[in-house]
Amino acid sequence: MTDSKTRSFVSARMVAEKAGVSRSAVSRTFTDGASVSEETRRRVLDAAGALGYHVNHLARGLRERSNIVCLVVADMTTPIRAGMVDVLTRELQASGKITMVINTKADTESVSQALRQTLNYRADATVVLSGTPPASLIETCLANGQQVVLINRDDKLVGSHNLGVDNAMAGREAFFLLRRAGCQRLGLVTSTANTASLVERKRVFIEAARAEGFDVAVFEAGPTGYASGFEAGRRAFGRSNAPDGVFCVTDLLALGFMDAASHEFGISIPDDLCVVGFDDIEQAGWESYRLTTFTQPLKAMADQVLALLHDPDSAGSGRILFEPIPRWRKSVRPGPA
Amino acid sequence: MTDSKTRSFVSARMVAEKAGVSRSAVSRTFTDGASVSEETRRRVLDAAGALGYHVNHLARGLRERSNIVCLVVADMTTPIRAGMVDVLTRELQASGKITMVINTKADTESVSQALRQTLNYRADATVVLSGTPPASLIETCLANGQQVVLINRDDKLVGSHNLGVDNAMAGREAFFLLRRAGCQRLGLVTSTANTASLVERKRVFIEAARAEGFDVAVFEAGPTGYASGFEAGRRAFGRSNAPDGVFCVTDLLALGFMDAASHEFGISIPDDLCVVGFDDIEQAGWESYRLTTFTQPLKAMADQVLALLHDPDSAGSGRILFEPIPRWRKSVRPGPA
DNA sequence: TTGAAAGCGGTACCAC
DNA sequence: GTGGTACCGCTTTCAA
Repeated sequence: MTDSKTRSFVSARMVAEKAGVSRSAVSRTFTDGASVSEETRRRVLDAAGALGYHVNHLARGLRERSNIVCLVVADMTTPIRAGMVDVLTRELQASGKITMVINTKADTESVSQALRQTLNYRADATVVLSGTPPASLIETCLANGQQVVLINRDDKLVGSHNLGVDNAMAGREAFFLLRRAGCQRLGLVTSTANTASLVERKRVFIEAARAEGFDVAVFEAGPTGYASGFEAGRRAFGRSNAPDGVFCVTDLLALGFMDAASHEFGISIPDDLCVVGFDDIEQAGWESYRLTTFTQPLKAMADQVLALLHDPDSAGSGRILFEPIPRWRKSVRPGPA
Repeated sequence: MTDSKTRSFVSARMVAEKAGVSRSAVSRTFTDGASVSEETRRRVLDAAGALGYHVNHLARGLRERSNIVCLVVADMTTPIRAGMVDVLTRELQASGKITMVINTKADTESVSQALRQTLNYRADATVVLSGTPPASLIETCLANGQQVVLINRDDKLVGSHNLGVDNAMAGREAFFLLRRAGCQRLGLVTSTANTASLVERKRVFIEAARAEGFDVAVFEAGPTGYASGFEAGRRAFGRSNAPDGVFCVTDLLALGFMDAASHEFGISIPDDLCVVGFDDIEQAGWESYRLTTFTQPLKAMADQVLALLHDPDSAGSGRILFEPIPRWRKSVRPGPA
């Protein structure tokens, strides 16, 4: 319907002109709770429709909050990350915010750059899913009145909101499951990316095992992912004294490990090998794996983020911990072989 | 270092005051190619650093282009979608743009709302990965000087840039592979979501088969995904005259179908059943599947999007087609059984 | 090189 | 209920 190539965004002034009213009237028409007569409103709406007018949220954000929330994330294709980004964007969207995604590497420099972008765009809040920003930058964000939410990150940063999953619980429970299954030679599969979460799961699992006199063989074959799990499996079974029960600190590692075990070595799961994962990504439920794992309560975490954004003081200081939900499937025996 | 709770973003005016210069000087310091003396520049930079100043891109976007690009996407957790969002955000980021992700359902109403958001935030461009926006809205975006890029969408929309993968080629090649493997009872697995891409792959595959006198059994068990593929497998093998060669229009469908075939019916792939997928998601390469499929050249497509944003006229009108790359693995026999 | 001033597109406050 | 006006933070003339 729009006739010519306008080449540029239509503004309230143009609408006002076309409708024969003032710019104020146009503005009022588009802000709830303003007083406009039915007649004026209709004329404005007509003109706006004809011109294809849309309120400029950038300009609006100049005075008040921008309603922009930044998500800083690395390794977006990882199912668990994709899942987090998915819930968060959906919930933010639903509560009237718009999401900027900054896809970055996890190193400090990249994350710092991302945080600075966040500041440039006057985001109301920044949610960090990957990497660990330097404390000084978080400080700057805070000083600028921006909220910072760290998810599953190191918990030593002050001022920021900090949510995470109870990794210790998972480590302990994983050991319990393997022990109940009668596993004797325990293994732990992790990656060379020593993030706080991964380290914690590993530490607690090993401690729990030691406490009951079990030794744990550790396999670290590369970055977090299927390939590293597969390689770990090759290492584990390509030698004597192979494990018969392993806790993989991530589902992706677990899936790779299982594939190496069954396809390369013909090991049968859970008869000859029990495997516990963590994350409960969609693939863990696939028929070829049926992995027993722990679900990260993504929805609950996203809800908490939203609550925090809505009322920053709603949670006290300190880390907000979420219980991972044990997801029993078929990769662990219910009792000794 | 910032002492008190500023509660609000620091502006150029504050920096100017602290540095004892004009606001103009501050602005110039942060725009390349402006003329500032070394001395002034240093003082501004010092003040800015101390205050934690960051240029407000929202305000900047008021005069010139916003540098914002919107990605409209549904089903973000799907590996292929996550992959697309991943490349696009990374490349956009690298070329100095910032990405807004609008995670929406694929129905027209939701997509329309997303496009309106896009307009509200004065995005320079909108990239649509899911759903099909109404032509009138695209028209509005265009009239507002915004570029619209549709990826793997219906190609009947005018004005917008349109990129997609050559679905016909995949359908034809899939038939060729199955035929060469000596398959006699062909099947096609698709979903109930009849998107243009899926329909095209199906149509061409069936036509190619018919042309050589083969009938094709079609299985549609639900939305695009693993579960529907699995269910399709149950239907295919829970009856007489089961297929011995199938083209699944999506890897996720293929993986589900394969799992049903092997775990529920003990069918061996590729000896008793050959399977061809499409997308080449990471999981297709996993040891449990080793699926022969077609790779979507995501990187090349993203590059093209970037080129388009940089110079809208670089491509003529009409759809830009990308060749899917055949990815030979183990789910199809090289010759008759 | 520098500062003053105008304008980008809104919203809020002011009289009328 | 309405229009005029000031201001949000920035970039960009324009003089000096």
